[in-house]
Amino acid sequence: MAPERTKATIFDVARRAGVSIKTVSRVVNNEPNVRQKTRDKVLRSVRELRYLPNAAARELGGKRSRVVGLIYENAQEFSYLNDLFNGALGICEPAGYTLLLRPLTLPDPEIIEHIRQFALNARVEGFVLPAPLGDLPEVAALLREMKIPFAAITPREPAPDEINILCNDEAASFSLTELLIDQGHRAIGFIKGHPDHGASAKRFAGYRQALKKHRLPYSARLVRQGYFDFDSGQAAAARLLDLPRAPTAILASNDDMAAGVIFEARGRGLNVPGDLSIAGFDDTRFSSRIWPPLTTVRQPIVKMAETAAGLLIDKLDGGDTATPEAPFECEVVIRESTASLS
Amino acid sequence: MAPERTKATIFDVARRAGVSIKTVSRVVNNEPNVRQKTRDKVLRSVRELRYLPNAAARELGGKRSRVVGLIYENAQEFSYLNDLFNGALGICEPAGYTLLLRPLTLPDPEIIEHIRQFALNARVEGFVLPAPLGDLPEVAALLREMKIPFAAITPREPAPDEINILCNDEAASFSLTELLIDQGHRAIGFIKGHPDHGASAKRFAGYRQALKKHRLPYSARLVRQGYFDFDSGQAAAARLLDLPRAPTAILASNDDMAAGVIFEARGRGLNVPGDLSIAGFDDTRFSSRIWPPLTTVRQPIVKMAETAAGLLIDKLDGGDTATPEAPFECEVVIRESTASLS
DNA sequence: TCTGGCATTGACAACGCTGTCAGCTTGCTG
DNA sequence: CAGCAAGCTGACAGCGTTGTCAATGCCAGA
Repeated sequence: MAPERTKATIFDVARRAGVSIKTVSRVVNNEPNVRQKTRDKVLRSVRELRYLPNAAARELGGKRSRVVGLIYENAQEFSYLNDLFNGALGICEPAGYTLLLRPLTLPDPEIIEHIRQFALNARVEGFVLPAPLGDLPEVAALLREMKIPFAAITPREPAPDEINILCNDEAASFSLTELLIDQGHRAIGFIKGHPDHGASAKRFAGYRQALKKHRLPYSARLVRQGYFDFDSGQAAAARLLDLPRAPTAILASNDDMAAGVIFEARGRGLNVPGDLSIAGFDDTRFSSRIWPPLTTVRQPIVKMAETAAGLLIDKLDGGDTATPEAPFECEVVIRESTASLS
Repeated sequence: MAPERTKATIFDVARRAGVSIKTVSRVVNNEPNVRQKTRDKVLRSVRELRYLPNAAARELGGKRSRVVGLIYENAQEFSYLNDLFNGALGICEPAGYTLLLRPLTLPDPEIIEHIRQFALNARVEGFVLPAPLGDLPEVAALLREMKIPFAAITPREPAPDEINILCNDEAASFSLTELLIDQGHRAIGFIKGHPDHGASAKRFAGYRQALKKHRLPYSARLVRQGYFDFDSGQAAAARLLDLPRAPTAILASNDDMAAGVIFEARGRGLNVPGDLSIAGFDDTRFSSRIWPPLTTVRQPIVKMAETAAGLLIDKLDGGDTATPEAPFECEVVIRESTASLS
């Protein structure tokens, strides 16, 4: 059958089914109080006419835009963003929601105004806030003021009354450190992540716990501050490798920094992992494509994004209060950048 | 001033300015036939009330959704997508348009249906089609049937009557090959890109032209088919390096494949660029972050996306016919993966 | 001064849905 | 079998714009 020239409206469906438009509306919106027989009649009519509710009219009449916004830091790792978007989109689309992206360049002194404009312009009903946006108190305050619910992904501390998607970074960091210890490493360098990210502190905590469990001394010498970018990783590695008793393994709080460490090591003619074991976090696209492939930790980002979007939509659809989710499990991915101390 | 509790409507603006709502509508939409004095009065009122037209009502009344769709292949390089999106968004947002993303997993036997659904659901008025989507005849046919204009970015062959954004891949490939020749290389391997991408043929053509100009023999032995992904690059490199008289330089049609070549070379204990020079295309995020940093070609993707979105919006706004744009210039970025033959 | 014609403005009906509320059916209960 | 509550359905008024078309203002030329 050729596609209809003019799109069917709710009136066409109603006429064909022999009911009122209001009944069609009820069926389409899955509202109660429609007899099963009537419902079936309407649904058949909907199918036959390929009826698609007009979103603009829906919004105008009903005050609901069905738009979910995803604001993110523009500097984020692309593969992370991609997973985030794909996960959220996979939930939003079938649910009849539109997912709108809005990059933000941090730090941004006008962040509040930017988000407010975006929310107003796009009539956003709910936000997905990946780290580090879920950690900015002014953002949370704005959204609360505008009465827009949000789902924060890996915030430093869960916002009360909002949806929080967590993952056990700490445990993963613990396992990764333990792996290096098991391989015989004793001097293990650590490069911290950006202090604005909630994950940074957790990853560092896992490292310290592992040392403690194995009764290895903690040394501040072996810990450097990084900022999640390649350059800061490289710089931190340079300082660690300049140390009199340099570490035989370096744990970077993300893959970008780990790549910087590899870069620095190679520049010094060091053999990885022969002379230096290196591990990262996040399992980004290129962590398996550099030489040597990187041992790292994979977060189930797609699933986390799906859950975030799903719970948010439940909330917007007036569902029950958000279930406190158990934290998601990270997975240690062992590749060739780490090896036993020979 | 505290933000208004209830949003101002066109009526509020009209009352305050002492005109009819229709006049406000004219001013807001920049229509002609409004006296300058009236226009000023209305604009002042708009500012004072922070009036923002309700998009849903606008669409319902006027049939215009102001939505631009960006469909892309999900497997695309993320940094490419990111540039694409940022460029297009930077134009759409100020122009009052909403930019909607839709990933597609190719090959997709139901691609037509997917795009149709997306266009219908999201009420897309115009599409931005990055490669290789602009090359699929069925997609172009569908959009023409639905009377949705589009802007194709680097299509194999420009679609007549549509907007086409081109860049001179061929010239860039020529320069890159010439660079290697100047460095003394005589046996230069080439790894072709995915045959579905228009750019692949152009990059190959540039390679051949450079050989010709410098009177170097073309040898099919030195050319392998790749598919733009890391693995195919690695596989092609393996075959080239197994050759009796192996090339001293390899040109891969994109960076992912070039990364595969580096990976393979390292695996064989070859020194890059000492034993083998390697170059790629696209200047992706990690091309400067692997060891050694990759010599490559950078496309001005952000600008290309801006131009695509800009011309598309002009067309949607009923502007004059699309100007045939001069192709954008690519830039050769010389890094450390290539060196003179010693 | 009058008239035609164009520039400017406004009244009002769509647009396609949802919310409200009233009315009609059922199925029970007493 | 009346009476009543709960279940079901429909009529109709918005929602905030734009499109249409008629009305008015204004100016040049007769």
